[in-house]
Amino acid sequence: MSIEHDRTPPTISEVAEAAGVGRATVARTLGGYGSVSPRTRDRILAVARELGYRPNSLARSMTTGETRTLGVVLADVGNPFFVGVLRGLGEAARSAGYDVLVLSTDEDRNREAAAIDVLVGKQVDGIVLSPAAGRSDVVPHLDIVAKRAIPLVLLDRLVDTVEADAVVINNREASRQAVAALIARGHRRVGFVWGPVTNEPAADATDLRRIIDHALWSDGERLLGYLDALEEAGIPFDTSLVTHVLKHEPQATRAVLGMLALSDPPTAIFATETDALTGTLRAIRQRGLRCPDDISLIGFDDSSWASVMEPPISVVAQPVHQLGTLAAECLLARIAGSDSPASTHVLEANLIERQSVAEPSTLTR
Amino acid sequence: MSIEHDRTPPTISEVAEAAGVGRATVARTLGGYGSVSPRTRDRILAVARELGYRPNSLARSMTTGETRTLGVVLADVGNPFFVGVLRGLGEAARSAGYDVLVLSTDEDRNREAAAIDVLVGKQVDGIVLSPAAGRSDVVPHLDIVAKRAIPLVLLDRLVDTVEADAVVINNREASRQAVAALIARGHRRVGFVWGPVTNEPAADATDLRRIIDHALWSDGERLLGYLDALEEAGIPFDTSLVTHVLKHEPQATRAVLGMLALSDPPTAIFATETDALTGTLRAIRQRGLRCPDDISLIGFDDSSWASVMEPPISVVAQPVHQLGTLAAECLLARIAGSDSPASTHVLEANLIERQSVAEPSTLTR
DNA sequence: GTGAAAGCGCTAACAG
DNA sequence: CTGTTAGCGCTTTCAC
Repeated sequence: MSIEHDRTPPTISEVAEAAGVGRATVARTLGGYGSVSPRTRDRILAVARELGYRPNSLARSMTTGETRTLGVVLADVGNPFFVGVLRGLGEAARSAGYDVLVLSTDEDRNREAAAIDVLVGKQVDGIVLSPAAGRSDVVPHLDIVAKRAIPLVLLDRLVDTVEADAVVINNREASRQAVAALIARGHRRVGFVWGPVTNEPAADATDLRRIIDHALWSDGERLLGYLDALEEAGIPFDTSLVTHVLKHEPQATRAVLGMLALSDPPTAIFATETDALTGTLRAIRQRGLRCPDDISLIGFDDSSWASVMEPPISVVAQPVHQLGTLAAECLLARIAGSDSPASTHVLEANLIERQSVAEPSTLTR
Repeated sequence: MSIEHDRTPPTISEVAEAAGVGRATVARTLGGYGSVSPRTRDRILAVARELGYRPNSLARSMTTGETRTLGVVLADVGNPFFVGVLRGLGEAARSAGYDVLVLSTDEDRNREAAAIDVLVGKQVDGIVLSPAAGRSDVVPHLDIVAKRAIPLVLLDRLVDTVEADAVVINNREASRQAVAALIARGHRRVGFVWGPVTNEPAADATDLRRIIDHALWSDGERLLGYLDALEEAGIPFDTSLVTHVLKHEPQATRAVLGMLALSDPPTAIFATETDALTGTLRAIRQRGLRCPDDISLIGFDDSSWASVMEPPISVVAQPVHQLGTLAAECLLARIAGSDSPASTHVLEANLIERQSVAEPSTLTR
C-alpha cells in the first residue's frame, strides 16, 4: 500500500461507483442516517476505508446549514483567565460533538467586528463573545448576529444594549469582600490596581460612576465593589488610589510605584487581574517592601504560582472552568432550539485567604 | 431600519436581482476579482450593504478548494508554553489573512487522530501539529495528510518517521547549559524533574536511552542534555534523581518530596516545565527548605511570576512567540506552493540566570 | 464589461 | 431498502 499523492480525495460518488451502488446509499451508510441493508453497508464501509474516504464537512454543512462549530471571540487568549474558560468551553463543546473556532481581539473593537464577520461567514452555529464594549455602549457589529438569529452568549461581561444570554461572575460582591477583608484588618488606604482605562483620573466619585458606564462591565463592577466596601466602612474615596492605566504589567508596576510614593501611601493593594498582581508585586519588590509586613495584597484569579509564592497570596478565585462549560451549555441549548427568554447566569467568585494580608504596619500608617 | 429575523440571509443571486445585474457581475464585485465598470460596481456595493449581504465562506471554499484556515493540534492549550506559541502563530496567520482552528489532545493519541480527522474534514489549508508521539514511534493517522499532500509543520517535537517541516528548540543544549550551570556552582546531585513517563525508573543509563526513544522528542532531548552535563563533569548518573511521573503538578511535588527524603538528596533541581517548577517549589516549601540557601533551582519557560518570586528564579527561556510565528510562516510558505525539501528549524532557548542558584550548603552536602 | 451555465461534495425528497 | 434528482452559494469558464 504505497502512499500516493492523490490530490483529488475520494468522494461519495467514487465510493458509490467502486461499490456498485447509488450515491444515496453510500451517503446513508457513511452519514449514519436512514437505513441500509447490513450486506451493502459492510461492502460500502470496506470500500470507503480502502479508498481512504473522509467526509467533506464543508459540503455537508452547505446542505445541512449547520457546521457543528462554535465561534468564540475573546479579548485576550493569553490571559490565564480566558485560557481557563476556554478549556472548560472546549471540553463541553467537544463532548457535544462541536468544534471551537477561537478568535482574539486584544480589546480592539474593530478586530471584534472583523472576528464576528469571519464567524458569520464561516456559518458557525453559535457565538460566545466577551465583548470589548463598555456596559452602556452600543455594539453595531452584533446587529448581524441578531438579524440572522445566530445564538449568542456573552461571557464575563454584560452589555446593556445587547439582549442575549450571559455567563458572568459576581464581580461586585467578590470585590467588595476582598476589600472588606483588607479593611477588617485595619487598612484604610487601599490601592485598587486596575481601574477603568481613562486619560485622567476620576475627579470625584460621581465622575467615577460616569466612567464606569463606559468601562468594561467586569472592570466597573469590581470598582463598584471597592466603593461599596469603602462606603460600608465610612472611608472617603481617594481618586489617587485607583489606577487608570492601560492593562499591561509594566503600567501596573509604574502606577503602583506612583502610589507608593504618595505622602500618604496605601497600606494594602487589591490587584484585580493576574498581570495587575505581578506588576504590583514587582513594584513592591523594587521598593524593597515586604508583603505582608509592609504592605498587604490581594489578587484576582487563582494560580498555582500565587499559592506557592512567599508569602502565599490571597486571591479572589473565579470558577473559570465552570464559566466555560456553562457558556457552552447555554449556547448549545439555544442551538438546540431553546427559546426561553435571555437570561444571565451569575457564578460566584470567592476570596481565598492565604498569607499576604496582615495589619498595617505602624510605620507606614 | 428594523431588525427582522431574516432566517435566509441574502445571497449573491438576491443582490444580483435587486441590483438588476447578473450573478457573475456581483460575484466579481464582491469577490474583488475580475473587472466591473465603476458605475455598476457602486450600485452593487450599495445594494449589498443595504441587504446586509455577507459572503458565505463555506460556499466559496467549496468551489475554490481553499478555506484560508490553518489547523493547529496541540497537546495542551492550558500550558503557558503553548499559549505563547499560539499567540505568535495566530498573529502571523491573521496578518496573512488566515484563521486558526485549534484542537487540543491532552497528549492522547486517539484524540490526536480525531483532531486530524476533523481538520481534514474541514479542509484546512495546512496543519501545525505538536505530536503526542515518541521520537521513533509511527503515527498512522498522519498518513491521510501525507496522502492528500496537506502541508504539515511539526511543532516543538520531532518524529523520526514523519517527513515534514519542523520548528523546535535546541532542547538538548539548553538543558545541558542549565545543568552545567548548576554543576559549575558545585552541585553534584541534581534532580531532574520531568523525565519521560514510565512505569518504573530506568535501570541504568542504557535503559534510559531506550526509554528516550519512545518519549516525546523534547522530553528526551532535555534528559539527554542533562546526561551530557553530568558526563562532562564526570558525575555518575543516578536513576533516583530523575522522575518518571505523570506530568501533573501534584505528581511533581510528590516526586520531589521523595527525592528530598533520600539519604543523599539533591542539592539542586532542574524543573523542565512550568508545572514541574511550581510543583517543585511546593515541595521545597513543604519541607521548609529555602531557595537558594538550602537548594538551588532552575526552571523551564520564563514567566512574569518567575521573575517576581523571592528569590527570582533562573529559567531556560524559550522563544515561544517566535516559535509560533515561524511555524506559521513555514506552513504558509508550503501552502503558497514551496516545494523545497522538508527542513527542521531549530530556535535557541537560553538560560536566564537570576537568584535561585547558589553553592550547595555544607549541611545538605 | 457582462451574463448564462456548469459544478464543487454533500443531503434530502421522492420514486421505485 | 435503494436510486434519481434537485439544490446549498459560490466561482469560473466561456460566450456575447
